[in-house]
Amino acid sequence: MGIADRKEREKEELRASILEAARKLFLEKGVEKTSIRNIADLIEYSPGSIYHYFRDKNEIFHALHQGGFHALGEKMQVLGSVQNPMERLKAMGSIYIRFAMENPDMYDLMFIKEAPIDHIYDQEHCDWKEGAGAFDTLRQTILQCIDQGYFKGHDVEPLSYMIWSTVHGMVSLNIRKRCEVIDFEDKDQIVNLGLQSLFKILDKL
Amino acid sequence: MGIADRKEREKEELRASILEAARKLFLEKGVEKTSIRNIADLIEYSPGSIYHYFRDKNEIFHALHQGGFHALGEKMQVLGSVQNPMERLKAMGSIYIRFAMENPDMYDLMFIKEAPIDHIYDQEHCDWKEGAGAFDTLRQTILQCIDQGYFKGHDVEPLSYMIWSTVHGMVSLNIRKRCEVIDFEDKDQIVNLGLQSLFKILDKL
DNA sequence: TTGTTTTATTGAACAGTGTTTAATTAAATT
DNA sequence: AATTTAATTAAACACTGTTCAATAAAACAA
Repeated sequence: MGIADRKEREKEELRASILEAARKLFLEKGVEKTSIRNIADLIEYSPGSIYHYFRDKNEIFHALHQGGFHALGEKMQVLGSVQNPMERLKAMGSIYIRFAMENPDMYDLMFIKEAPIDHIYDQEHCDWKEGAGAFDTLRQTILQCIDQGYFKGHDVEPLSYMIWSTVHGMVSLNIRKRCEVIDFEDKDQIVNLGLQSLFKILDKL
Repeated sequence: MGIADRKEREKEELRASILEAARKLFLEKGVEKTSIRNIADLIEYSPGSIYHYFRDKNEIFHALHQGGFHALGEKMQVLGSVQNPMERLKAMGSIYIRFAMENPDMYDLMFIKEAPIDHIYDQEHCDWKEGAGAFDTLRQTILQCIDQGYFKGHDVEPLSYMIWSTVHGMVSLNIRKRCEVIDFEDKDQIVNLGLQSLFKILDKL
C-alpha cells in the first residue's frame, strides 16, 4: 500500500511541523502565552485542524516535554566514561544543572509546570516514564556509591530523592525567580556555588 | 473627619472581602481557575468594581501570598525557644516542610508560581521583601551554626541557598507531582524520610 | 435645601483563550 | 464516474482579564 504509506508520512510530517511551530513559539513566549491559534497561524492551517493531530494543548506540550528528556538523556551519555560512581554522581549533578540553566523553559516544562504532568495522569498511561527513567539512572549511581562504602546509614530511595531535590531546588528557585533574596552578584554563579557546597558535603560521606 | 474615616473603613472592608473570596476560591480551585468574575459573583459585585481595589489579578494573589508568609512566620515563632543553632536549623526544616505539605496551594503561590513574583518585579517595589525576610532567618541560623564550629569550609550564602533548595526541592517535586517515580507507598512520608536523610548529613558536618 | 463635585458601581465591549462541530473540500477507492 | 473516506475549515460556544463610558450614590459647598 504505497498510497497509505505516503498518507501516513504526510500526516506524520504535519504533526512534526505542528510540534516544531509549538516549540519555536514556546521557547519565545512560554507555554501559557503560546496559543493554538498562534501555532495554527505559523504553520498556515486553521486552529481546528490541530485537533486532528493532538487531543488537546497539553498533548502538544507533553510531546515537547518528551523531547526535553531526550535532550537531557543525550547530555548524560558522557557519564558512561566516568568509572568512579561518586565522580559520576557529581558529573550528573553538573550536567543536570547546566541543562536546566541553559534551557530554563524546557526544564520548567519537564520538572515544574503542571500542564504536561497533569496530561499524563489524565490519560490511561498513568505513569511518568520519562521521569522514572531519569530517576533510575540516579538511583543506580547512588546504589553503586553505597556498594563502594559511601553514604553509610542511608537508604537508597530517600537519599536519591534528597539529592535530586537539592539540585532541582537550586535550579527551580532560580528559574522561578526566588533567588533575588540571595546576596550575590551573578545569579548563574550562585547555582554553581550551591553545587560546590553540595560536592563538599558529598566528599565527607 | 469622621466621614472620611468611615469611607476608608468601608473601602478596607470591601477590599478584605474581595481577598477573602479570592482566598476561598483559590484554595478550592487554584489560581488559574479562579477568575475575577468568580470572585465578583461570590461577593455580589460586578467584575469591574474589583479593579477599584486591585490593579489587576496578580495584585490580589500577591496579597494572598503575603498572608502565606505571615502564616509561615507565625509557625516559625516556636523556634525562639530552641537555643542550639543546629537544633533550630533542623526544627526550621521540619516546620517549613510541614507548612508546605499542609498548605500545598499556599506554598505553591509563595515559592513556585510565576504570578505573584512577576507582579513584584513589574512594580516599583522591585524586591521580594517577604522572601528576603524568611531567607534571612535561615541565614542567621546557619551563621550561628558556623560560629559554633559547624560547616567548616563552607560559606554562609551558598550553604544557606543549598539547604533551602533541598527542602524546597523535596516539597516542590511533591506538590508538582514529580514524586511518583520514587518507589514509596506514602507520598507524604517520602518527604519526611528525605528530611531525615538531610538531618543525618547535617549531624556529620 | 439646593447645586456641584467627588466617588463607587455597573454593563457592555474588546481582544483574547481552548475546544467542538457541522459543513466543505480534497483525495482515494470502488 | 460515483461513492466513500479523510482532511480542513469557518463559525460558534463559553470562557478569560481588562478597560471604559455611563450611571448611581454619596459627600461637600453655597
